Amino acid sequence: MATRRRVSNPLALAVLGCLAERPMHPYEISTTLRSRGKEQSIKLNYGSLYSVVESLVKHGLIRAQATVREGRRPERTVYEITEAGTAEFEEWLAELLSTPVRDFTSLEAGLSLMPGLPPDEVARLLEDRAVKLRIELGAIEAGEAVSAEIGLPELLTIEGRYRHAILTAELDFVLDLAKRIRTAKLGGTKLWRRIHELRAEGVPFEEITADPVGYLGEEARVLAPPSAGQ
Amino acid sequence: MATRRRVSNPLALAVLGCLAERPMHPYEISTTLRSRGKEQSIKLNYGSLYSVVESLVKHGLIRAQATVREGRRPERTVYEITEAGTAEFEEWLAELLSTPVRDFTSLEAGLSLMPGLPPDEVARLLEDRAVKLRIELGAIEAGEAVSAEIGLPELLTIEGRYRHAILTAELDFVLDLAKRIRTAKLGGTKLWRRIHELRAEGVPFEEITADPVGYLGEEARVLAPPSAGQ
DNA sequence: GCTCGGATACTCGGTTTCGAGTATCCGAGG
DNA sequence: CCTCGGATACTCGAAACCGAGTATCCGAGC
Repeated sequence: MATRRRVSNPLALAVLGCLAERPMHPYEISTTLRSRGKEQSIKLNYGSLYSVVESLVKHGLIRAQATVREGRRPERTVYEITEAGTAEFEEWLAELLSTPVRDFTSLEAGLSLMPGLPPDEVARLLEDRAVKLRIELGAIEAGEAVSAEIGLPELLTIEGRYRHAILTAELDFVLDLAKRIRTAKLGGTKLWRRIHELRAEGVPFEEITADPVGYLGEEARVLAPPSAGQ
Repeated sequence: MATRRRVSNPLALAVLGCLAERPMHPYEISTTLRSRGKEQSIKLNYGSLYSVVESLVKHGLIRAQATVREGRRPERTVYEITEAGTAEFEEWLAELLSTPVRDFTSLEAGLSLMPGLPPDEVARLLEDRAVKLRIELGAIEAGEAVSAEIGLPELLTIEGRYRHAILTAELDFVLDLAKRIRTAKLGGTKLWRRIHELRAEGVPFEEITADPVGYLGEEARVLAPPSAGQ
C-alpha cells in the first residue's frame, strides 16, 4: 500500500483532478486551477506542469486525445484521463486525506534553530510575525466573505478554512511563545540570554560549550558534551 | 531586503548553525543534527548535505579549514563559518521567524481536491486521519516527557511544542469537518453527494457540468461555466 | 488599417534534490 | 586470529524543479 507514487508532484494530482472532469490541454488546466484559486494550495508553475503531464502520459495515467489547432495558434494537445489514471487519482487523494505526512514548514525550521539568536530579538521577531499573521488571516476572512456573497458552497473553499484554522493556531503559539520568552517562563531562557551576553563580550562559543557549568552554572550541566558512560 | 537567498535549502541554515558553534566536517554536522533531533524539523539527506556545503563554500559563507585524516580513514574536510556566513545565518533565521511564507502542505492539497471523492468516503478518510493524528500527538507528548525527565530545557525542543500545537489544530479541524460532512452541515454537501450518485449511475461528469441546474437543481446555478457577461 | 498590450501556449536548460550504492574502519565474538 | 556487522564518510547520476524567455494571436483604440 505504501507504494511510492510513480509521479509524486502534487500538481500531478491536480492535473488528474481536472482531467477527471473533462479533457483539457495543459494551459487550460493551469487557467482552470488558477481561476478556482487552487494555486494557493498546490504549487503550480509552467515548467513543472508540462513535465508532470509528460510523466503522467509515460505512466499511462493520461493520454493525448487530439492535437487541435485553432486559427493559426500553436498546436495544443488535449489530454484525457485513463482508467488507471482515475484509479490513481482516487487512491492518491484518499491517501492525502487519510494519512498525515511529515511536512517541513519554514517556521518549524526557524524554531529549531531559534537559540542561534538572542532571546529579546527572537521575541521581537515573533511579535513581528504575529502582526503579519493577523493581516493574512484578515485577507482569508475577506476572501471567504466574497465567496459567501456570490453563493459559492463552502465545500469549494474548504482549503481556505483549513489555512485559517492552522494560521490561527500558529498565531496563538507565536504570541504565547514571545510572551514566555519576555517573561523568562520558557525553560532555558536564562541560560540562553547568558550565552548571548558572553558571546557579545567576545567569548567564543566553543569555550562556553567546553565548560558550560563553569560559565553558566550548575543548571547547564545537561548541555555538557555527551561524556563517557552514556 | 527580499533578496532571494543564494543558497535556499533550509539545510544550509542548519549547517551554518552548526558551524557557528565550532568547525566540523559534513558527516559530523549530520550526526550532530540527528542527535539533537533536528532532522525532524529540517529535511536532511546526504546528497543534499554535501551539495549544500559545496554551495556555501562557493558563496563564501563557509570555508574549508583543514583536511585531516585519522588513521587510514578517508579524508575529512573540516569547515568553518566565515564572517559573511554568520551574517547570513542571523539574517536568514530572523526572516524565517518573522515572516510567514506560503507552505504547501499535503492536507491542504488534499482538501482542495476533496470534492473528487464522495462525501461519505471523505468523512471516513478524515476520521481515519484523526486516529493517526492522535497517535502522533501521543508520540510527541512521550518525547517531551523524556526530555523533561533528563532536564533538557524546553528551549531546545520548542519545535516539538509547535508541531504539537499545529497537529492539535489539525485534529480539531479534521474532526469538525468530518462531522459537518456526515450531518450535511457543510455548505454544498447535498450537491456533492448528488453528483457522485449520478456518476455512480454512469452519467459522465461533463454532462452534469454542461447542465448543472437541470441535473442538480437551482442551487447549482453557481457551478455553471462562467457564461458571457462576467 | 495599424499598433500596442495583454492573453495564449508553451520551451529550455541550468540548478537542486535525492537516496541507493560504495568503500573503509573498528570492535565484539567465536 | 578471523570474521561479521554496524558505524563512518561520502559519491554519483538520474530525476525533478523552476521560471524567465519566446512566439503568436486577438481585440481595442486611434
